[in-house]
Amino acid sequence: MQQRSEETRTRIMESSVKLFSERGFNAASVDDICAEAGISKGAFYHHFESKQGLFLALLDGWLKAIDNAIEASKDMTAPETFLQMTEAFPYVFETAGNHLPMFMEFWLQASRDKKIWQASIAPYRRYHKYFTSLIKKGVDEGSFADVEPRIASRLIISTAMGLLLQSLLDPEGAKWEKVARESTTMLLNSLIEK
Amino acid sequence: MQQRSEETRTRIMESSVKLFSERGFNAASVDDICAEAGISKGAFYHHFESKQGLFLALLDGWLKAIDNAIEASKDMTAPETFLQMTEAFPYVFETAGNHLPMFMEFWLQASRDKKIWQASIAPYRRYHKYFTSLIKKGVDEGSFADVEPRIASRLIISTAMGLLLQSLLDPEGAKWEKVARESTTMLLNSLIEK
DNA sequence: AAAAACATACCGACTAGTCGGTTTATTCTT
DNA sequence: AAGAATAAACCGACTAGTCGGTATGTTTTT
Repeated sequence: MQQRSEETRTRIMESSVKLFSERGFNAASVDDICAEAGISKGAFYHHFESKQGLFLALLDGWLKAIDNAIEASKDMTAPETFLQMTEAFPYVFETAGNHLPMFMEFWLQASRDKKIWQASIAPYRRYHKYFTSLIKKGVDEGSFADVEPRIASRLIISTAMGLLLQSLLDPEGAKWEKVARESTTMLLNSLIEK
Repeated sequence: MQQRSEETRTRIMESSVKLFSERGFNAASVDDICAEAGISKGAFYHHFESKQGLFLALLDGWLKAIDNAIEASKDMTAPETFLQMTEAFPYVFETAGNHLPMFMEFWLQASRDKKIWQASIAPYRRYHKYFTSLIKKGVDEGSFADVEPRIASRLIISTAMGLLLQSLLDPEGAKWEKVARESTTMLLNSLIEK
């Protein structure tokens, strides 16, 4: 049966997500991950060729999840899509918030490691394109003011990233959900045609 | 003579900034830093109690530089201050850009290490307060629309951080200076009273 | 029985930090 | 001013431990 094999693989991935989030990519050792997963090092290296390979596998899963979410919002109008995103904030701040340190470490690796960079830059550019076309759609629909879509796209991504980052550094410093919601409102106000 | 002592200390700090930026805090070993600075390990630990202590010393210097910049813009009006910031973009993207990976790693350390967190959270909150009062001043002056200063402050900081981050991940992906300038314009447009 | 899945023991490279001792500069004594 | 005493700065071999990864042996599945 390959039931067990799959379960082992899953447990390695789940344990690594937990430990990467808690301690970071470097600080979470392979031994730690194995212990957390309750498996041996042999099993680990049977399923993944390296620690970095494991991370790349994790990344792949997250990207697919995002792609699915994007796919699901394909038929909405531009403002509807943004509104839906706003509603996802609580979930994002809870879930992504915990994983953010891991993403940041990954980000750093990406800026220095060719292999990881290539694995992350392509989807990043894809998302930028997606936002750009979303805004362009909004402009064409007449629901958005005549802004430069590529710039506005960067601005929106920046805001999201920056808010997440601030919430990571100072979780108790503000009601981040509320800040995110109102920031989005401000941003949309500057976007929406009046 | 304490001439030599001071020079040694300076060289350790400069070398560490270089290596922390290039390789990251963890990957840049104390041995590496010593080699780069052309000094011995003994000298290193004579000047700094630990690798983390060195980092804290670096942080201290940066914060003082920022405080000075803030102090220097004390007598300007709110829009003037923002305008001045916009003009500083090329410098920021060039200088801070090189050091950004290091700042990010620092950020990560801060989110996990109590000592570093305490050293960074206070100034961070101070800067947030500064921006908040700056915007409040703008609102009171009548040059800004009636926005919530605390929210707008977070929004502005978010944008700056997010843009810097994106430029780090994808340096060739856009003319970041231009994006930053136009994003600021968009942001200010949503801020300025019409 | 063959192959896949897993466990255990091990390796070499590397790390932050220490410590006994040396060099260099300053102060005190004569 | 010369030399002795002291202090600060510095050196680099060394410790004790960690890490990613591998080699080899055992169990489970097909």
